[in-house]
Amino acid sequence: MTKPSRRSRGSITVQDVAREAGVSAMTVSRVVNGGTNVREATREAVLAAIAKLNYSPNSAARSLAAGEATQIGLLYSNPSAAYLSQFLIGALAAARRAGCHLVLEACEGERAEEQAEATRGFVQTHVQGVILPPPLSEVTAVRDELEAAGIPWVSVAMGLPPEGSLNVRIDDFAAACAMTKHLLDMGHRHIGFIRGNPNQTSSAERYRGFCAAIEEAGLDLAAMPVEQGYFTFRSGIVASEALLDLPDPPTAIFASNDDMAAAAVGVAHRRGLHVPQDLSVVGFDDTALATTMWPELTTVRQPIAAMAEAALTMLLDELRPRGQITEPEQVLAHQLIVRESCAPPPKR
Amino acid sequence: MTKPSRRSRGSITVQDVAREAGVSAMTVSRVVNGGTNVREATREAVLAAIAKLNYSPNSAARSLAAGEATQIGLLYSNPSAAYLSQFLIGALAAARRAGCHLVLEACEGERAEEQAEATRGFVQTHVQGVILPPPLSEVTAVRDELEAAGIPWVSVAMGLPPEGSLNVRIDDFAAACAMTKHLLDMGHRHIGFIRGNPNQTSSAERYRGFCAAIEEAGLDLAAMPVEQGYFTFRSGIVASEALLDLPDPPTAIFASNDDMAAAAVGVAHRRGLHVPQDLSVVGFDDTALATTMWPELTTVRQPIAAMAEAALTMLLDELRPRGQITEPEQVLAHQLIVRESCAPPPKR
DNA sequence: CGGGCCAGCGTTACCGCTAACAAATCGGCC
DNA sequence: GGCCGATTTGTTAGCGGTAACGCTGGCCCG
Repeated sequence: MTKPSRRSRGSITVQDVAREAGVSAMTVSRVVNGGTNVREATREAVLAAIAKLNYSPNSAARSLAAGEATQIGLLYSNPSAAYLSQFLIGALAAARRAGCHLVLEACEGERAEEQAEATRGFVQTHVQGVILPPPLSEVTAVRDELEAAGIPWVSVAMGLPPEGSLNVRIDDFAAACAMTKHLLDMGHRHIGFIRGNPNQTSSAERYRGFCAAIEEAGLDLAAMPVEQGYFTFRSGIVASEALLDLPDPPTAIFASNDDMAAAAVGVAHRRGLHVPQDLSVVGFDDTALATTMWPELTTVRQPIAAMAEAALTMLLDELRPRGQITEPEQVLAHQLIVRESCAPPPKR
Repeated sequence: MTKPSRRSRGSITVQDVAREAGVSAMTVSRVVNGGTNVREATREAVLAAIAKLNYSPNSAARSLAAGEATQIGLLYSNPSAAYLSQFLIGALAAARRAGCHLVLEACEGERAEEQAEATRGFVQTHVQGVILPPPLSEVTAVRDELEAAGIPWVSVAMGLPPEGSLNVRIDDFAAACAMTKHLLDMGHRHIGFIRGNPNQTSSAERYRGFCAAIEEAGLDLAAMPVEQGYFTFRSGIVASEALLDLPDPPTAIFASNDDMAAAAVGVAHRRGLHVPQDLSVVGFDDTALATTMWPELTTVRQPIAAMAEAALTMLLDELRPRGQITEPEQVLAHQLIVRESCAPPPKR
């Protein structure tokens, strides 16, 4: 009398699949994973059994048996909420595939000590690797702490990552260059630029891209007014006011992110300038803000979710050496999104 | 010669703690969990050992052994990104504590068939429970599908949930009532209201709250102009234009969410009206948008992350009967956030 | 004073899967 | 045909934790 073990959960296991396919559990495991050294006929039989039983492996058991990393940290400060949600979506998708948990930790403070403190939270909870989205990818307090604890990390969306570090990014330089060319193509010859926060290397890269496009067009870079911003809406207001207060204001403003671009549009409206008829404004990032304003913003889209996925995958490859060596650096494709905030300059 | 098993990961296990505390592994487990039937002295010894060794339980092993639910689905459509990120933060925190995975699935379409399709994705991946943030909490196609598969779900932020269903929410009625009173206290007697999408019961609740406050103040409800909106920025533009086009436009606009309030501010600016001097505008939700606009928005904050945590916890209590019966319904506290978009009405 | 009961703790046997090793199978070549 | 190495498959022993049950000793009741 083989009464079913009272603890059995009734779910389909490798054993069931193995029996169905007429092989051993180990072979099923091999097929499900890499699948090395399994005869084609066998593999097909196993796959058929899997499909028939609608088997899906138990990730808890898998990571327990394989002794794999299961806790990946994600330290976030306050990038725009839109960025974070996209990022989490991508990271969660990858985490689920890999069967690992995402451990979030907020890092609100600006001071190095607070940042180090938040990082130590990870060390104590035995996180095996950490993902650093911007702007934390550039904070040395965080990185030093991880380094000291021997925890590998991957930085996301740095403008210019240091050699040899794990990182995923887009080409900020090329993107800014393309955006500038778009403005030039529309006929703008007098473009104001609002720089991003200097604590992030992407700010410098975006500005470099702007400069390169201007110079390539044979224009005088010195004639282009530049204001310092800090990626916040408020800083965008100040910078835009400064640009529009100039005796000869620009016909277009290129803000280094969407928040500051939105600020520029707001300032223009307050002054009775119509966007884009009187002033063109473009941003960078394509956050949700870009479409919850009026007119909708021409901007550059980063594949945020894909970057998060790539970051997690890269980190796991590092933690679970499976033979294949992945590139320590990945540059994903950006995309120029043309909307309504941008038009040819007004005729004089 | 007890060479350490070559597979040991070197991490601290219950066994280590048990040895340190001079008890058995099972006792450690009991202390770590509920802790029933353990003598106080023993518990303290175990806790001391845990602290000394900095032990943290392996969640993979735990859920494997306990046979607990490990995959919780979260079906999202496109609420504001700000909402989603807060929601995910809360859900992830709870998921980690419980040692379960969050499985995201996007549900973009509006058609019932698409929604059912997305839901079926969950059924196939053996998700044990589902969380439905707004607006999906109200979509019958989704709920029917889950019902059919026998998967429990919890709906979040419905205005008026059906009796007996698992749900977490705030009191939309009371919040809208409080917000309206705030406007009345400032001296407004002519307030325009922009309703939310009728496919969500919270829209009706918010409107009910508005009405209740107006009537309680002894004002004539019929004199308050009301426009239909759909929670989108664009619908807010249309509604605001209509309100401000009235021969006797209101001195304040209460929009049923922040996106529409932002639209109202945008429209006012276009017309040369200053906010809040000429027109007060208030919103609902306190999304990131509320502070990335100018002036910053007076609004109602929902404890989004806390609601997500509560939802997941509730679902797990349902799935892992631990004796204690949790309330199938939880109403969390909202908060009136007063910022700069609101002032006494202009003197005539 | 013996037996039943229960709090408190230990023992055993797994949960579902996979690393490591052992065994079996298959060609290829002398 | 038989031997050898490479490939394919099976077997065993856990990964770290917990459910179920067994054992102990004190307490109460008859």
